This record gives sequence, C-alpha cells and structure tokens, in this order.
Amino acid sequence: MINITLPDGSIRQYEAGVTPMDIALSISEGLARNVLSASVNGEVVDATRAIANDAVVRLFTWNDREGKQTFWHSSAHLLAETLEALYPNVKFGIGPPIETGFYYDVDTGDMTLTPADMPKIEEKMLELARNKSAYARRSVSKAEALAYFTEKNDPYKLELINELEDGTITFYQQGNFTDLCKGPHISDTSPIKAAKIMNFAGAYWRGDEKRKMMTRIYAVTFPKQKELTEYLELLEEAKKRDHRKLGAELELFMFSEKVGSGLPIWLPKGTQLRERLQNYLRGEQEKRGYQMVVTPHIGHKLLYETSGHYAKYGADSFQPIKTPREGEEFLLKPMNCPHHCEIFGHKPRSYKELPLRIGEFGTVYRYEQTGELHGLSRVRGFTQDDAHIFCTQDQVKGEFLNVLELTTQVIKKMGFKNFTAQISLRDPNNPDKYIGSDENWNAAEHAIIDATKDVDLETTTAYGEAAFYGPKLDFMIKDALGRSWQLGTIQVDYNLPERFKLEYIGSDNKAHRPVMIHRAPFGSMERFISILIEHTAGKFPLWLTPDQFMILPVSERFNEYAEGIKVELARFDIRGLIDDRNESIGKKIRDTELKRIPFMLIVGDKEVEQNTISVRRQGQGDLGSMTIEGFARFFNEELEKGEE
RNA sequence: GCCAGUGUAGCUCAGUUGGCCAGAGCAGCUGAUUUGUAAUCAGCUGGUCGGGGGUUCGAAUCCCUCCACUGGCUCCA
Repeated sequence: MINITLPDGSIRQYEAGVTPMDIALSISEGLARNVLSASVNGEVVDATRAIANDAVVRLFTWNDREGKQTFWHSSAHLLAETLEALYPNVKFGIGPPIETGFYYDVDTGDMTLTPADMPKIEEKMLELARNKSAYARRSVSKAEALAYFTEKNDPYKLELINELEDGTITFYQQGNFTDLCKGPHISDTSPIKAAKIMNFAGAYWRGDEKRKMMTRIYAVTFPKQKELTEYLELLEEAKKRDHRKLGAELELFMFSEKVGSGLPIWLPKGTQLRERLQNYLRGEQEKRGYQMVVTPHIGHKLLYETSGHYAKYGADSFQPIKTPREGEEFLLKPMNCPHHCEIFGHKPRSYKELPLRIGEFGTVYRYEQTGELHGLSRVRGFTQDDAHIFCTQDQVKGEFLNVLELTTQVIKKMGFKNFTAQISLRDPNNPDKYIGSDENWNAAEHAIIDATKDVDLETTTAYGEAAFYGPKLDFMIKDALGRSWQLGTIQVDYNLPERFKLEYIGSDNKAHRPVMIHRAPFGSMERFISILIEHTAGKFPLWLTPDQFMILPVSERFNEYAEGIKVELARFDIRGLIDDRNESIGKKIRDTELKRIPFMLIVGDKEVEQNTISVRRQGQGDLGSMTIEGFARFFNEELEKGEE
C-alpha cells in the first residue's frame, strides 16, 4: 500500500499502481467524471497514470488552470486530427494550449485556409470528438520516433525529435492521429463538446523571423456549449469597449494618414482627460518632493552615443536629422533619461541634495515596425510620465518604497482593484548579459525584494527579465473584463550614471557615483488611457471625466434658465455643457447617454417655477428633482464614493 | 518587416457573373415643430468607390504596385 496526500492534507492509502482517476473515483463519482488531469509530486500527468510510491496528488478539473490547459492541449491534438482528415497534406509544427484556448502551427503547403473553412473544421472536430477516442500514451525510442515521422514526411516533427534525448520521447495517439507529445492529456475526446476556430494568423516556425512562416490556427473548446456562448459574449463586450472605437465615438483622439501612422492626435475632450490625469500625478509628485523639468524633443546624436542607446537601438530608430550647413546630427528623443542625466551633471552636486527627483511629462518618439502599431497602445510618439531619482546606494530602498507607495496610490485612484507586480531579476545562468558589479546588483535586487515585502504587495518573480542595466518591478493590473495589462515600471540603474560620469560629493568630501531609479506610474499617457477607456467602457471616474453634466432644456424656451444653472454649478466646481439644440428631450437624453456624460439635468416649466433641476444619472435613469445646492451636495458625495 | 485579411459619404453598411448619371440609415445644413426622461417631421447637401498604374468598348467590381487599418508573428530603450 502507498500513502497519497491530498491538497486538504488528508492521507489515504491505496494499492501501488493506483491512478489519479481511481483516487477521484474513491472520493466521488462526480469528481471522477470531471477530473481532466492531475499532479503527482508537482508534475502534471494524465489522470490514468499509475502511481508507484507515496505521493502528493492534486486532481484537476475544468475549474483549475491546469485542468483547462490539459483540456485545451488535448483539443489541439483533436484539431490536428481534424486537419489531417480534411487536408491530408498538412504538415504539423507545434500545438500548445494558451491562456484561453490553444493553437496549432501548420504548414498547409500551397493551400491557404480562409475563414470559410472554419465551420467545416469545427464540425469535423466535434464529429471526431464524439468518437470518444482515448488519448493513448506510449514511450518510443528516438529511432522509432524518427522513423515514424520520416515515413509521414513531417520535417517539423523530425526537427523537434532530433533535439530530444533518447528515452524521454513519448507519443500520444487518439483515433488515427499520432503526435509527438510529452502530455498530459485528458482520458478521451468525449468531453470536448463545443469548438470554435478563432482565426488564422502567420507565425514564424520556432519564432524565428528568418524561418518559414507557418499558419497558426487559433481555436478554443469547451465542455459545454453554454460556456462557448458566454466566452463569445465576453469577446463582444471587449469589442464594444475597444478604445479605438470609443476614442473615436467620444472624440478623444484621432489618427490621420497625412500626419502619419502611429502618431495620435489628441482632440479637445481627450486632451482634457489627459491633462487632468497629469495634473493629478503632478500634484502627488510635488507632495513627494519631485521637481518638474522640460527638455527638448530632439537631442544631439552624441547624447545617445554617451547613453549607449545609439549603439543598441540606433539602426532601428528614426534616423538622425541634420542641420543644413554644419551637418550636425540630432535624434528625435526616444527617452528622457539622458537629458535628465545632463541636468544632474550640469553643476557639482552634494550628498545633501540627494535624493534628487527630476520629473517630466516627456514626449518621446520611437520607430515601431508598421505591423506593431495598435491604436493608442502601441504608437510612434507618446508621452511618458517619467521621472528619474538620483540617490545614494543607501537611499535606494527608501526611494523604492516611496515610488511603490506613489504607484499603488495612482493605480487605486484610477479605480483598478486588482493589481500585482512582477520582480524582474538577473538570469543567474547568464551573468554576462548584464553590466555593473555583483555587489551593486545584489544590493539593488535586495532593495526591490525587501521593499515589496515591506508594503505587502503581491508579486511574482521572473529571472532573466531584468534590463541589462538593472533589476526592475513591473505593475500588472486586471481590468473590468479580467484582462491583464502591464502598466508602468520602476527600474534601478547603475549604467547611465557611469556612462555620464555622474558624481556627487559625499560627507567624506570624496566623489561618489549616484544610483538612478527610472519610474513611470502610468507608463505612457497614451497606453494608460487606452487601458482606462476599456476598463471603464468610456464611463470615466467623475473627477476625471471631461464633462460632468449636460443640461437638457425641455425646449428652447428654457435655454436661458439652463445658462444660469451652468454658472451656478461652476461655483461649486462642477463642469458641464448645455444641449441647446432644437431637438426633442428624448433625443437629447439619448445623445447624452451615448456620450457617457454622468449627469443629465433636465429643465422645463416645472423646474423654472420651483427653481430646481431634474436629475438623471447616465446608465441609471431619473433620480428626481433637486435644488442646485442639493445636487451639488449629492454630486460631492458621489465624488467621494469614487475616491474610497 | 513577415503571413492572412480589410479599405465605398463624417459614421455604420448595400452595391448580382465588369454594363445606364454609385445607394440607404445616422450625422450635417435649411425649414416646420417648442417638445418631460434613450431617436419629431420634411427637404437639401455630401463620394474622382484608399492612392497610382494596367487589362477592357466599358472597372467600385479583374491584375500590378504603394498606403492605411484589422488579427497574429518577430520586436519594444
């Protein structure tokens, strides 16, 4: 008998050779029906895998991430089986599960798949799933594996097998389809009840742009049709919230072919929004001892040669612009830090000045390949809410804490409830990738780790994700639809102070090199606003929204009264507009609702008589009539509610 | 940059296998109406069908090319 430890800590005894499925069955039949895979001592395996010795076992169902991954991985095999049945000449690459669903990279030869092929593939998949084919695992020798795929003439699989150790190779077979795969898989195809081919896309074989472009087939499957329907509805909702669509509808920003792609143009409403965000952050930074600066949009090429960015990115940047007579070369500013280093270095600095916190809403320009551009989230010109903190080594942790505190406050103020942070450290196996001494790195990494512990921030750690000049902390937020986005970063940098030969005079009257912290809570205004638009579906927080109310006179006779109301509300610092068009009240309400203006203030005979306004809340409806003072009070309560 | 797709009025979309002056709704303008909680009515304006080139008696429709956009891939200081 062996001892099996379950997640609740209980230990049960079974015969050696018991499978996770057997264990599930011994707990309940329902669990056994739903179990998709399991982990044995941390390794995810088939639910039918025999367990020889004492083990810690977890059972995974559709409710577990691992369960879903197994389900989708098995679905990828089912997709491959389907493709092979429909298009016998297709060659297969890899087919892993992803966050939602899975894909399979295939080489379709001369044939091109089109969206018209999707329903056919979906139907065939479900037809094959109903065969209830078992996913059968077997170990094969390398020679056997090579022989099989040589016979099948599948060069991609052969390439993969050649990189594997003999003795570690396994095949999985379901129905007529056999694939190289380490598993695990679900027991058979029958739980796959709903399938949707999402799209066809190009993907380089093994992610290498020099190699063949394969066709990547994205798809998703579910155990219930209803779940597929819900998933498609979520996608619909995301489409409705798309910042490119809402940005155009709400007249926040625009693009113009003549101005150039990837260069957003901020319209008046969007500019109001953006400046309110900046004013808010500016205020918070002033409280924390930041000093704002303004630096030019271009900089001498020498500046970026000094910083090292020209060597690293020069070839993939907008090319230098030249002065007509002297032939001097300038670059469009791709980042603000070199300028800020010059500010630090322009006069002798004392340790008494540190930490020196230099902030700038700095607009930068970076060349991005045409295929990368995407609305406001990936552009060629954008404004960073940038700042650089120059400090002593001893101050790094304290400054890091200050920045953490500021950043978390900013994120909360914006209405994001869920956020985590990723600590990006050196790759311990690849120390040559980084510059700077071990001592400095250790100090910086510990400063980050300690600081995040101090503030009880939920973090993940990624080795090898550090910048070449220092470790960093990236903030990840979850939006209203549960999607994750990366916001700003905090980075510790020993490189630039070195390159710019920055120094301060310490209390020992000797020169020391400062440490630099780069940080941007929003990241870029453009990208942040794109996330905010989609998170709020265009219904911005009351303090931030461009227009807080729209006064709707029942007819043109009341436009003058409306004007008076607007002036009175301005005294309470409440801003808005009057819809004085010659339109029906129903029409005005509809238009204002669609503009996502939070309050509609309707005025007609009744209101003039009683000196009131009739208040309607966007998305909610009529709130009844109020006096101006009453509304102002109510408004401020709502403002505070949003602040908590 | 690469793969696949899309591009018709400010917006959303129709335009049969290439064939008379390219259509609708919304928006805009003008007029009527003076309106009570999600679209009042009527009339009018507006497009060299993304740009350029080609095939054809004839091109929004077919071909080439460039541009922009969409979904991916690669990249992201």
